[in-house]
Amino acid sequence: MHDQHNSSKQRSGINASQHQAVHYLDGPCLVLAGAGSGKTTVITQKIAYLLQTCSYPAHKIYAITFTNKAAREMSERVRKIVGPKLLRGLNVSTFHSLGLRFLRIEHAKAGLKANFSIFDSGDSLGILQELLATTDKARLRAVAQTISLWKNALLDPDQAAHVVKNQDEQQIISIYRSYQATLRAYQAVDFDDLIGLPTRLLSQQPELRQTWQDRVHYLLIDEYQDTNACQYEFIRQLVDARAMFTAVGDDDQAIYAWRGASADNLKNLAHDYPNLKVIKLEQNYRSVQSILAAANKLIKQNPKFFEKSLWSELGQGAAIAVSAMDSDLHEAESIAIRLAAARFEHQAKWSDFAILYRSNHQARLLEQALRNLRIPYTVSGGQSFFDKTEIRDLLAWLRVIANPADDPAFIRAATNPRRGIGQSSLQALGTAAAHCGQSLFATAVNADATIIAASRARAAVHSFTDLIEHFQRMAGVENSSTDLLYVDKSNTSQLLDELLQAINYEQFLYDNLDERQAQTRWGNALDLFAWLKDKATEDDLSLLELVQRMALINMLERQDDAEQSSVKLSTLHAAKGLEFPYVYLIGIEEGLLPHRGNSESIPSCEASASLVQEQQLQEERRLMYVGITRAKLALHLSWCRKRRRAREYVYCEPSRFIKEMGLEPEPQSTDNTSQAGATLNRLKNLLQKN
DNA sequence: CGAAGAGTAGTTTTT
DNA sequence: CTACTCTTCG
Repeated sequence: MHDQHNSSKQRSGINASQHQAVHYLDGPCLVLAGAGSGKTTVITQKIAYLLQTCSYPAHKIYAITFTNKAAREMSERVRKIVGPKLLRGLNVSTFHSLGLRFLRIEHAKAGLKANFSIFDSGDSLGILQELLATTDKARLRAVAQTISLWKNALLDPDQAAHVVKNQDEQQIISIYRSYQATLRAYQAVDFDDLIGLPTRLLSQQPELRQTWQDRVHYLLIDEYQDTNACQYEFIRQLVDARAMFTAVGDDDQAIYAWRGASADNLKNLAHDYPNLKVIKLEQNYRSVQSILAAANKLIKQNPKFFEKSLWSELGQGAAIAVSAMDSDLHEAESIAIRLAAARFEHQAKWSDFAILYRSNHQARLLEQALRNLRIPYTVSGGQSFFDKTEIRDLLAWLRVIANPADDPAFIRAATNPRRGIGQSSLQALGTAAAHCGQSLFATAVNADATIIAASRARAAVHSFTDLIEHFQRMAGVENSSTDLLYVDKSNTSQLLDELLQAINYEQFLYDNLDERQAQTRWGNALDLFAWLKDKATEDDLSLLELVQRMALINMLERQDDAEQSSVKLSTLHAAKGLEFPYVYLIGIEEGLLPHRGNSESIPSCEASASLVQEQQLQEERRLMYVGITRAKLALHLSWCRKRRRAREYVYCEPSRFIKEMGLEPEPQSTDNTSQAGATLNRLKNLLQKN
């Protein structure tokens, strides 16, 4: 109906199924897109189609991705098709940023002031540490995860109380309650609330739902298999009965069950929308057949709801190489050398190569080995920019200026850099604040000798609050008990400069750390502030908007220039959606790649425990599948006979996945390897001379 | 209050 | 091995 006058305009690179997915607008649409089958093409082409041919206004189209990077790439690709004019106003964002935008508009309905803070996982852990009165990190993380899973299942503490399985969870319920109360007292939300609160509001308030449904005329969702119950409901509330949406996903690439995602949402979609149109994309445009065949064999071991078989026209390709290594150290060195040799042999770029692994700490040895050979690399995944101490320190200052009720930010800012405020002062403030139900900041401003006896400490506290108040005035904060008003957006940039001066952070770093560390940290700090100032002037943002946005943005985005010519090191999770001509998949061992979780099986139900184990194994298999399907031309697998764990060597066995792919864990002939070893050594010498 | 030192525990994946 | 914590001393 829509496409009759447009077929001539179609670009040649789109196949029949893709064409169908792009043009289907008669109702809800689910695209089951196998790895490398061009799912991003479908989404971007569909947005372009809506804009160009169907004359949808850009601001009524919403596209949701899981990462900021994916969002940026998507709008970039759309821009290339339709140009900047039609793109203006298009909403491409992550679930979390969309939730944030929602809350910035509807904060009052959620019982929040405009200046609410966003807590990252570190802040949440800190609160739990207080509530549980323990420093046991494993315990804290377990509790945090349990609460997070409840939130992602849209269960408030009362509802969660109905589903608790044991006494331990019973205790966590009460922690959950206090945790929520604490967040509210701090005027803060955590990552989960960013989606949970909007979803609750939408389902409880019909007129609000109407308002938002009028805004969202067409919705597109990427990586649909990774949505959790809460996100599913959020989408449902936004699209309602009109159901104009396209979801794109692949159940074989569902790798986020551990954070509440459920590929069942693919099935649920068919149930909730009986007129759902399901379109499969089965032609793979990425990998040669040797790689695809192995991937298909592996994933066939998993039960599936939607049968799907990938094929490609890209030729057989080289056989997949499997290497057994003596140790993890040997593996890292060997991979680095092989990689350098392969680059030489194929006259390829460094950026054509990726080394993928299950867990972050595996990157350490690799980095060392690559550095030794002067091979440029970038690490993705791993520690996020915002987990770095220096960044958290500085953001704490901005947070406490924007939201004085943010106690964790207050504590962090007050003690970093050191300024004469220590444990005992904070303790005194804490008890006083708890006593009269005020924030630490409010208590500190009014602190007299009855609260803090030592006059030196009291002076330190007041000089700190004076400083904060100075910047609050500068930011245009009208500090009253009602909503804070942020009038002044013009001098955000100046404020940032002055702040950095006033707290003397550079000095602090060089005083406390060795030269090298201080240098990198100060570099990070400058990067952060340069970025902040950029954003502030470019988008005309107030300090508040800036701070809230920061919590969600990953700074590693703007490293494109460095990535142009470097080998990519990445966890399997972070590699999803990427592709490389040459891929090294390392550490393919029992216990590491099918990762053995510390299965704290509850003795009461053995049957369900083994069911859980089976599901975990299937997820690991999908993870392996994701890794394999990143490779276009060649794939190299390796595993280690022994691996250093803590301070002892642990003996390892090759992963069952290798056999499931129809490959031999041990290389066939030994003389072959020793010969290769000699060649590699020569190459190594050559490389080190360069 | 905070710096320097000794000791100890730790390893899944992330918005 | 290292990153972080707790202790002790100035």
